[in-house]
Amino acid sequence: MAQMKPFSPPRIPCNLCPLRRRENFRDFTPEELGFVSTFKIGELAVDPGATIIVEGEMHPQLYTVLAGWGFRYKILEDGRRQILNYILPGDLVGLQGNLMREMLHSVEALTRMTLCIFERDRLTSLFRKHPSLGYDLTWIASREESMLDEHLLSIGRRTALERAAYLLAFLDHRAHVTGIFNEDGAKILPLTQQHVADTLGLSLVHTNKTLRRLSDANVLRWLDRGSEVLERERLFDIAGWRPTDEGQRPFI
Amino acid sequence: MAQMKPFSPPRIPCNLCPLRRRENFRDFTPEELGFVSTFKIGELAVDPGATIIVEGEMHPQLYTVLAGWGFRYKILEDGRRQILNYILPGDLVGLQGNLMREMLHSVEALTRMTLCIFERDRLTSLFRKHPSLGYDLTWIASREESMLDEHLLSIGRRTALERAAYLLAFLDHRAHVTGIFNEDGAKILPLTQQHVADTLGLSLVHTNKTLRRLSDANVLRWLDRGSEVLERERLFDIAGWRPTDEGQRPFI
DNA sequence: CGCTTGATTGATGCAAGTCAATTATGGTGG
DNA sequence: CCACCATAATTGACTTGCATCAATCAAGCG
Repeated sequence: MAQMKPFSPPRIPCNLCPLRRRENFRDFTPEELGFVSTFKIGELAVDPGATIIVEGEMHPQLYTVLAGWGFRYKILEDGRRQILNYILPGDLVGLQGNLMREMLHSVEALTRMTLCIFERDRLTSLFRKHPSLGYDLTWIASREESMLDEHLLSIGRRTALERAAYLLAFLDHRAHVTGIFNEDGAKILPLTQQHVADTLGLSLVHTNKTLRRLSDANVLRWLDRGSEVLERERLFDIAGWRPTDEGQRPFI
Repeated sequence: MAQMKPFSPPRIPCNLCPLRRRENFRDFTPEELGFVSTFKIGELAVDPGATIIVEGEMHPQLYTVLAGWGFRYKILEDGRRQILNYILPGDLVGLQGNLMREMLHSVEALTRMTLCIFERDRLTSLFRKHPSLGYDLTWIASREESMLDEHLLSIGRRTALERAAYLLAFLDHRAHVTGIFNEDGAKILPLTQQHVADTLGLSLVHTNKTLRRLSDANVLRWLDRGSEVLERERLFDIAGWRPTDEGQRPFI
C-alpha cells in the first residue's frame, strides 16, 4: 500500500533548491532565501497513491511540491469524486480552503512525490517579516483561482471532446513550463482514465470513448496509465483554449 | 441601458462603513482603519446589468462590494457562458486571476451595486505597512478558492436537482450571513433562471423544469426574476451539502 | 499461474439538450 | 389609455449525448 516516509531535517537545503534554477520560477532575494530556509522544517516523500491531506481533518502543515505529480479532490457521501486540480513542482499545497481550519479537500499523489514541509503557525511571521513573500502567497492563491475558473468553464460549458482536449492540453502545458518534462525523453502525463473521468465530470466509459476519438485522430497517444500529447496545437483548437504566457512566477 | 456612475471622493468614509458593524465581519484595528481609509480612493455605483470588469482587459482597480449583488463569469468564443461565482457585500472583486495582468473573467451587476475603489498599484504598500491586511487578502483568496472547489464538485458530480438545490442553498446562506437580508421582509435572491442555468451548466429549459420540481415541492418559490427559499433544511438535504460556520471573516 | 488493475467495446436506457410555441409582465410611445 | 414590444417563465414533442450494464482483453505481479 501507499506509504508515507517523512524525513527531517531537510535533505535539500533551500539554497540548493532545484526549482530556483528553473527559468519559470522567480528567484529569491538573499533575505527571502534566509527566511524560507528557516520556514522549511522538513521534507516528505510519498509513494504513488498515498493520501497526503484528508478532507475534514486539521492539517497544521503546508507543502510546496519539490518533485512529482498529485491532485486535489472532493467526494460526495456516496463516493462520487471530483478532481479539482492537479499539483506539480512549485505548487503550494494546503493554502486552498480555510487557512486555519479543517481541510476542505483531499490530496493524493499520482507519482512518487517529494514535498517541502512548512508550518501554518508561522504564516503570520512570514507576512510580518517578508511582505514580498506575503504578496507572493496572494499571487499564488489568485493563480489557483484562475485555474479553477477555467476548469469551471470547461466542465460547465464545454462538450466531452472539448473538455478532454482542454484537460490534456492544460496538463501538458503546465508540465512543460514547470520543466518537469526536461529529464526524460517521453513526455507522459501520469494519470489513468479514471482520473480523467473524475476531472471532467464524465463516466469512465464515456471518457474512454472520448479519449479514443482523440487518439484515433493522432492528437495523442494513450499508454498504460498515462498519456502523451502528440499535437499540442490541434488540442488547443479542439478545446478552444490557449495557454497564457505567465512569465516568471513566484513560489515559496 | 446599464450605466456607470463613479463618485469621487468617497461618500461613505471607512470609519462609518456599514459592513464593519455587522457581526459576520471582523473589525479593523485603528491603524488598519487608518490605512484602509487612504487605500480607498473612491466609490462606484452601477445599475443592474452593468458590466464592471471585462475579460481580457487591464483593470488597474480593485473593488470591495458595499451593497448589492453581482457575478463573475467567463464566455467561450461562441457565446456559451459560465457563471463562476456570485459577489456580495464584503467581497473583494478583481483579486481573482493574475494580480497584475489582464482580467481573466468579467463581472456584471445583478442589482444596483455600490463598490469601494482601490488601486492595485498600492497593494505592495498594503503588504509592507500592514502585514495583517496582507494575511487577510490571502485568507480572502483562499475562501474564494474553497467556494470554487465546491462549485466544481457540484457541476461535475451532482445531478441537476442536487445542483439547483445546492446553488440556491448556497446563495441563501451567503445572503443570510452577510446580513443582506436584514433590511426587507422578503428574502429574495435576485436572479433569473438564465443565471441559474449558466451557473449550473444546464440549458434554460431543463433549469426551468428542475426549479419547477423544487417549487412544486414547496422548497422554494420562484418569482418574476428571483427566488425565495422556503425550506432551507430540505434544500440542504437534497443538495447533500451544508454550510460550514465561518465565524468572523476579514474584509478590506 | 491466477489475481488485480486498467483499457476497451457493444447494447440499452435515461437525463438533459434542442426546437417551438404560449403565457405572463412590465415598460413605452403614440 | 392602450397597442405594441421586450424579457422572463413555462410547457410539450422530439432528439441526443452521456450513463449504465455487462463483457472481454491486456499487462504486471506475488
